[in-house]
Amino acid sequence: MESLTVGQLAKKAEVNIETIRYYERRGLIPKPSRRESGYRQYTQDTVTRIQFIKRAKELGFSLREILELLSLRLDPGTTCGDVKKRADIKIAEIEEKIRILRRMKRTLITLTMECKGSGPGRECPILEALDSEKE
Amino acid sequence: MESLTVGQLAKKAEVNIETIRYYERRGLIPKPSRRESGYRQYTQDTVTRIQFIKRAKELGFSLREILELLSLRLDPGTTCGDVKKRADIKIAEIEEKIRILRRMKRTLITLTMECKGSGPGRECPILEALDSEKE
DNA sequence: CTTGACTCTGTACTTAGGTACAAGGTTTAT
DNA sequence: ATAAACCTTGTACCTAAGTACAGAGTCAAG
Repeated sequence: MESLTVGQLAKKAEVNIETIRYYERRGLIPKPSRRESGYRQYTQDTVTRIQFIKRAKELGFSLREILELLSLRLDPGTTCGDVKKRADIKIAEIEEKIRILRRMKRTLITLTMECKGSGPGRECPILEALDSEKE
Repeated sequence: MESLTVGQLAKKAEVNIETIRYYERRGLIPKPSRRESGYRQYTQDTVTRIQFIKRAKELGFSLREILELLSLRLDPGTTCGDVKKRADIKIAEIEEKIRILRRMKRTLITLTMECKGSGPGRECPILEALDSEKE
């Protein structure tokens, strides 16, 4: 398998070149070997690694958390249960976010139902509620 | 009613002093009158205004959007319906966020169910899924 | 009348996750 | 052999919503 330049890697993994160098600085991808000229040389592994990062991001993990997942994997003392624990925490966090959003939505719906949609803006029950609603 | 210094306003409205000056820069609160010394002089109105901002923030509006709401209110051509429209857009945005979070949660739950919680981290189905899961 | 608490402006820093140069060196295709 | 396209480093910039000074001026209590 041929090695990849940073540009080829970027294209394959569908990320920006600068993002790759940023991930390298953050320690999310290993420092690659270099050619004589200093050009970075990547293997296919790094494509996989970047895909890992992208998927974990989609699941709501921050780069910091992804770094933790990656180091969990390297640590031979890590069990599958350690990973599961992170996932469970993340699920709970997601649930909390959903709860907050639902509360926001309920309030907004209540407000819009009170609003007849006509009449001057100054008397809009939505704006009035924002002014004076307690608790 | 006595006028308030910026510090007293901060205490009453329960925000940081710097936040007040920041809101002033952003045009979210009107520029207050000043004493001879240059000290800002606020009225009770500004407490109300800051509470408006805080509540709107809780409902998921950004400061930029709050600024729009506030200027809607000032514009005599604005109808209640204009405000309702913003609220409806925000409701739709919240619903979209909830959908994304639910999708994330479902995927995570599926993964954790496959994970027996024992065994080495390297063979964890969660990590494997992040490596190789397609689409 | 001094001391401590407050306020002023302006600027820089923060977090997160990047993106965008500039100035120079390398590779590749013609 | 030369031009286009690529790569290097380092630094600065971006959004959002603030927070944290520094250095100077002001106010209130004792």
